[in-house]
Amino acid sequence: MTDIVTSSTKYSITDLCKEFGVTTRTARYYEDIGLLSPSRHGQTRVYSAADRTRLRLILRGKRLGLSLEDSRQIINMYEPGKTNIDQLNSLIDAIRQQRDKLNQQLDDIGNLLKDLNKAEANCIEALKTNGDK
Amino acid sequence: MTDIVTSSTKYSITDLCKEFGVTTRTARYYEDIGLLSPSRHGQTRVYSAADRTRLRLILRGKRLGLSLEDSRQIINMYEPGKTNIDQLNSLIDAIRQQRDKLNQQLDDIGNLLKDLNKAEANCIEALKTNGDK
DNA sequence: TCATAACCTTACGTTGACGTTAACGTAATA
DNA sequence: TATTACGTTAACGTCAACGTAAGGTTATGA
Repeated sequence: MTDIVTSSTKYSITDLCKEFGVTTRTARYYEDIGLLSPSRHGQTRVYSAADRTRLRLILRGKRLGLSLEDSRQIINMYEPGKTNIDQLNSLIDAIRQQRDKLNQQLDDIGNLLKDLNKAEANCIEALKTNGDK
Repeated sequence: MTDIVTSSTKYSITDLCKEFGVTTRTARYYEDIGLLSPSRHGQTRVYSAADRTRLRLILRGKRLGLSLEDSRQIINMYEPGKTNIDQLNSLIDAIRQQRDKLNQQLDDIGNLLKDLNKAEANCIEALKTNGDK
């Protein structure tokens, strides 16, 4: 894409998707449900650095097992736009809930890693015991 | 359940499910796809301590965003039953892949926690600035 | 100029992980 | 004895998160 006028790092849909290893269908779907809103040059989508960041956050969420709605919430936490006091308080609640969940995950991961270490040790042991067969 | 003969901690389906906060439908579904295989007393399912453990592992997996198939794999890692050397090696590979994924998750969680801290700080700041409205 | 690549929209299909309903059996209890 | 509680199978429904055509437009390099 020869970029003539405004070159503040724009991405085509395929470039962006290749970078993150997702299909264009995925990017369009995220747009459908309002998770991304790239600008347009005519009909074709033009993704900004901010769009790229949002996608990165969404995919990070997916790696953690979050739903797209979860990710939407979390992303919205970054810009407390409408500064109503009640909303701020419930936002803080939501943030703390997320943090609790993440701490639970940390715990789970620790345990699962332990289990995997044991399993691996068992395997290696079994390999030693099998010069035969 | 009056347990007469063999009392090595058995569970009814509702007891087990209540303990873990899932529906009976879930337990039956896990059986359908071969993730659980409780014994039977007549027609009714009887869950052992081992079944309970498997369920616990499955749910831990879910908290980490694993699919049921992922959990199946991981659980199978705990008993390298058929001790073929090739199988053992590919099992070790799988274990290491899982570990890589978990380390990625650790990283992601760390970053997300940082983000949440910032977001919370912003909120609290915004609350201070709003004695008005 | 012309084919091919890259973009688009629309819309139906699929998969995983259950929810839900129907229709029924069994066992204790008032 | 009748109701209540708990168990069963079978089968259709649902929701999220895309996959997968089909058919059409635009951009670009040979």
